[in-house]
Amino acid sequence: MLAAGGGGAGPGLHHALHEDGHEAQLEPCLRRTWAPTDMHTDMHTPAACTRRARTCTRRGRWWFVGGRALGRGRAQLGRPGAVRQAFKQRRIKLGFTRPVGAGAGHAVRYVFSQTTICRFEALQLSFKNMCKLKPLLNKWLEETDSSSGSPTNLDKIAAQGPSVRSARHRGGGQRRAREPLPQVPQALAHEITGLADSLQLERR
DNA sequence: ATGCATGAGAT
DNA sequence: TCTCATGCATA
Repeated sequence: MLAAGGGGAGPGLHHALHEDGHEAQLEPCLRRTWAPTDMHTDMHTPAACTRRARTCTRRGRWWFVGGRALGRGRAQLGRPGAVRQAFKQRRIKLGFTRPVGAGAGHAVRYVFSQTTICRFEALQLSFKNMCKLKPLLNKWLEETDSSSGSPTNLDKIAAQGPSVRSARHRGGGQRRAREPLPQVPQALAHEITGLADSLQLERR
């Protein structure tokens, strides 16, 4: 997968990958490591970026994501918002609320953390990152599809545990582990969902 | 929901 | 060394 403005290259044309595999150019100004307000400062010089690498990166994400700056890349992604919408609905339907399941619990957890899910749902990801996540979460959608998404299937997903990366993360870190989060039993989740449906309310 | 930290990969 | 994706901790 090719980066849209990734790498250490200076400003210039950046590319995005079509879903069918061929490249297309994005606007020259699309450099994710710049915040809009920095465009007229020295922020974009390598030295400045070194000093503020983290800030640049973080800010860049919001800028890129936030928006409109995504430009043609958004179109190439094929409306990530649609996937997000479907994903969110499914997650809620399955009883994985953000505050409770954090991590939506456990089904979603096998791919990404609550943080990542949250950012995905808020479309706060870079184009490249969105390219990567969208198919994965789409897959999750398929796997949890009501036709094939039996509890067995969900259990299987949950049983896979956290991603490799997150495991590595916890292993080497100096941070203390978090308290395990409470799970919503499948049966209860379904009951709640049923109630919500019968009341014609959206489950949250 | 978001600030900050960290490890991995790219350059 | 730089950039990025991602997770933990917490407001």
